[in-house]
Order: sequence, then structure tokens, then C-alpha cells
Amino acid sequence: MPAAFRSDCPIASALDILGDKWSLVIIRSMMLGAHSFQDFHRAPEKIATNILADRLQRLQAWGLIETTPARPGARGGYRLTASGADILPLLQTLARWGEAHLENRSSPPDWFLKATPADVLARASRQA
Amino acid sequence: MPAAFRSDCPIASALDILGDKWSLVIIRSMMLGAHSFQDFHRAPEKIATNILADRLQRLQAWGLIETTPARPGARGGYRLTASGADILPLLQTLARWGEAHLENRSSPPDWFLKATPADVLARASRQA
DNA sequence: CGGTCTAACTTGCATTTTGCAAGTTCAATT
DNA sequence: AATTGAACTTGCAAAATGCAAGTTAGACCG
Repeated sequence: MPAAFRSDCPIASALDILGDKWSLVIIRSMMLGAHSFQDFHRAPEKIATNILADRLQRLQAWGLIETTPARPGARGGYRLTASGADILPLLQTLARWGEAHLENRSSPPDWFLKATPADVLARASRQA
Repeated sequence: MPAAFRSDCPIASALDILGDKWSLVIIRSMMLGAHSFQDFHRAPEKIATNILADRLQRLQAWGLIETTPARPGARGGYRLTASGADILPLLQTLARWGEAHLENRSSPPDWFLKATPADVLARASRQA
């Protein structure tokens, strides 16, 4: 769903998709194990529900996340796709920069900094 | 100038500083050699001048860029600080993700993907 | 099968941020 | 002194965000 990129620069284009206040925070939560609307809403950053609903749709439209099918008579959740899992290195780099240059930030779990996209994708596909 | 972070998560906090449509585009331009207001304005993404002025101030307030002193009787420019140069890995990761997952994006110069923060910092400090 | 509960949205509206066009300022020519 | 061009600034329209309050749709209980 290319809604027209600002330029053909891959950095600017990636930011057209991910460069807002919330998208990467949601993906971070998902990498840390969240997979329902409520899980995301519970995160300490306190995202408004309308923004959350909007971002989940956008991320899904871009193919970074998908809804889990939901067995007959049950609500589904969300999980990362392969493209979404590939955002892990970006989050790891962000986390390292934040820890190095900002004061009093908390540390992400150790496995998070060591994981690979394949790891989180494997965990995602195990998600119902 | 910590204007209050959304949470103590280093990822969310880094995004409080860098997570908007323009900040990283400006830093990208700077890494690619831009160092004046006009240079940034010339970039293909067509940033509005008021946003550009605002972002340059914010990035400076966060200590990611600084103005070059300007020898007596001449306007200065901008260059990256050490913290700013450390954003290079983030941009490289973004570039790789963009190239891998979006179609028809251009390729950044080869040296850009191979450079280290020390490299771009060295170049910055050579800037008048 | 009806009633209730809770997660998952949706809607309306105030606030903030962004975008665009037009100034204004200031140093460097001419 | 007048002119130019880069570096902002300002005013206002448009879009994104935030918040509070609704609405919908399965799940659970009787």
C-alpha cells in the first residue's frame, strides 16, 4: 500500500512508514511479548485507544503485523510478520543509543539485545 | 533538555527525541555532507523552512548537532556532535530495512553503509 | 436463550503539530 | 547605499494527536 513516499531514499521511505511517535513503540511491545489490543494499551507509554487502533491498521496494511486467525468463536490477536520481525535490529540500535546517551533509562531484557529476527519470528508463529 | 519522556524505556525515550517525520532525515542529510540550512532545504524530501528551523533547534538542544562558530563576519553552519554521529548505525539499519522491504528505493552511497560513527565525527570536526 | 461482562474498537471534539506562502533580517557583494 | 541570497519568522489552514465517552461483539453465566 505505497501511499507515496517523500523521496526514493530508503531511509526517508522507511521513516514514512515507521517515523511517528507510536508505530515503533507498538512493535517494541510486540517483540516483548504483547499480542492483544489490551497488552499494547497496558504499556507504560499510555497510548490512546484511537491512535492504537489506527496504528495497528496501518502496520497491518504495510504487512508488518497480521491478525491471528482466531479459531472459530474467539477473538484473534496480533503477531509480527517476517518484515515486522526484521525491525528488531532497528529497535536494538535504538535501545543501545538510548542507553548510551540518555540518563536513567531502564535496560531492556538481555535476550532482547541478543535476539535475531528469526528468533522473534519463530516466537510469533507459535502465537495462536 | 529532557522535556519529560513517555516512559523510562530507552527505545521509547530515543523515539521521544528522534521519532518524528523529519529529525532523522535531517541527520541523514548531514551524514551525507549537508551542513547549511540551504543544503537541508535542497534535499529531495522538501522540508518546510519553519519545520527545518524548529528541528535544527531541537536537535541542537538535545546536543546531537552544533553550530559551527563562524569566523568573524560570516554565518556558521551545522555539524554533528559525538552523540549525533552515534546515530549512524541507526540510519544504516533503517537504510538496510528500507532496501530489503520496500520496492524501487535508491541505494545510499556504499561508504555510508560501511562507515563508523568515528568516521563521520572526524569529517564533522574538519567542518569549518 | 437472555443478561452481563470485558476486550476491542469508534466517534466527537479540543489541542498540538505540520505544511505552505509570505514576510523579515542580516551579512556579503556591487 | 542598493542588491542579493541565505537564514530564519510569522500567520494561517490542514492534518495528526489526545482524551472522554460511546458502541459492538464474543465469552460466560444462568
